Amino acid sequence: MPPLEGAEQGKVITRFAPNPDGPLHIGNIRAMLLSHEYARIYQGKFILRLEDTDPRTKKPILHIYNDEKRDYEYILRDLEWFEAYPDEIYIQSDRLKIYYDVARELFSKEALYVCFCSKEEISKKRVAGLQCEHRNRGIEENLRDFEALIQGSLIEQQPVVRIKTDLSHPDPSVRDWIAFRVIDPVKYPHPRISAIESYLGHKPYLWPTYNFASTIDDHLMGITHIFRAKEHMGNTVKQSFIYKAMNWIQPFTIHYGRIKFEGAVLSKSKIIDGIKKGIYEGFQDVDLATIMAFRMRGFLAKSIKQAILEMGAKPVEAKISFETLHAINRKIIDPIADRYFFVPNPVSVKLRLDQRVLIRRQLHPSRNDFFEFELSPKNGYVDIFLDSRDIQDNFEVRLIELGNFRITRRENFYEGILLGDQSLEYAREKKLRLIQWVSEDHSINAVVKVPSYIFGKKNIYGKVEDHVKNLKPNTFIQFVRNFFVKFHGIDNKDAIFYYLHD
RNA sequence: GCCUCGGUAGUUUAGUCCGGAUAAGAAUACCGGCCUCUCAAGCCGGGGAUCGCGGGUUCAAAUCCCGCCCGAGGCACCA
Repeated sequence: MPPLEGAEQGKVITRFAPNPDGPLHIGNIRAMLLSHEYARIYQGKFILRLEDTDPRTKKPILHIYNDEKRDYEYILRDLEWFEAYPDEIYIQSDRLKIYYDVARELFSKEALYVCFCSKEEISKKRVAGLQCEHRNRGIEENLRDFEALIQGSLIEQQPVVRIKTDLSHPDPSVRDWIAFRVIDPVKYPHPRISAIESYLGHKPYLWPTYNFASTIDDHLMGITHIFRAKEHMGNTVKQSFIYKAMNWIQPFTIHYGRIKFEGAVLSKSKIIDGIKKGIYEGFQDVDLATIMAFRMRGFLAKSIKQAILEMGAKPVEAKISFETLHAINRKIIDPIADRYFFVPNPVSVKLRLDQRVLIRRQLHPSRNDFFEFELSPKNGYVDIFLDSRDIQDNFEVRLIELGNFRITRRENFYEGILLGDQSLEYAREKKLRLIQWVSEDHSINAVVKVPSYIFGKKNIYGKVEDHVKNLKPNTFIQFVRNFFVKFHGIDNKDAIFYYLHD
């Protein structure tokens, strides 16, 4: 991690400020990881701030898990998964009075005004760089209207509170941007409305915009360094007008580019829509780029952290490298993941055997752990499954830890016959393919949930050795020659797995 | 259209502010070898970047200046 500009040991305060209108995803986790990491490096403070000031267009989601004890706990759980424990937690909807107070001060400095212009009117004026008649009203008049707005009067006129900036600023959106707007609490009730009402003494009508609330909080919370995506660059300019008016020092701001994600869905509206339509199983669906989904699939938090932190913080778009993420995760998982045989596209094959065979399967190539089971022929045959892609007609093959066979197509089945030489050396010499297999008696159905952008389908079906029934849920294993998976559990006698990576 | 930011191996990235220290370091991917009852991992070795293009300043430029090209973002009563 490169050093932080203007950072002093013990004095760095960073914040992660998501909108709790959905669970965290791989995109916003970057700000979180950078903020947390730098706070720890400099032994400073890391603050979590929930920015829920728009019940109209960004309706907050209060809970996702059904055992949450506090509001927006699902966000905190995502942070805790990364071991990013916040030193302080704030919710902006608890702080309306604070924003009102700062606003009163700004009114008295003649930096704010209540504006009754319609959207159309103001946009015309803005483009022309003209001011409206409300801009130069007196302090008392403005304050009187402001108090009325807080109480919910005057709202039918749809007024807003604007901050005086530079009417000739090249970016028109900077010109007298909106600090507060009225949101109808009946039409758009905030999910925390009762908590808000109880400290406010009435329903909330007047809500600060992001730029206002965020700036006030950044200052009041003593934030020294802000990490934000580069789409916020314009906001840094807008916010500078509050710092100037209040005579506050603006924190150092580091802008980074958006993370581009091939395949996985990141858009909150698409996610919520997809869940409603049943396209996704929930926020943890494997097709989504939510942290919940990554966790479900079995990625380790430290792998994601490393991959993202290695990208640095340049203000350009960065494609997250799946290759790198997989490689990092694989290095951690590989030594602990036991190997099991998994046969997708299973085709039944009858092995001609005249006596029982004890099979000893090594669980991991670098460890001497085994499990054993016995193959007992019935009517001279043992039924096994092979991957249809491994089967040709009339060919020799080494079935791993079983023996060398010649497989031949019969009228309505495949038959496997033991070769004279059963040695591994023979298989190596003849360059036989070493393939995995499962026996009918010692296997169960397996379902692997896999993101649809990997194989083009969401579920892979096959047969897996029934020894997996002994595994604890959330155990990492490798399907030999296929890919790594996370064992999720047994559902109705079928083993459920989540695809991780190859 | 206007404004802002970026462009270093296939990919991600260090170095750019304060020009020179091995004529560019790392990770991942790729190629070869060893090992292995996985075409993985591990170990050993290897190739790969005229630092977007053109010009200028300088004894010396990825680093400074100018022009161009390409990419991304912003231009909300969203965060």
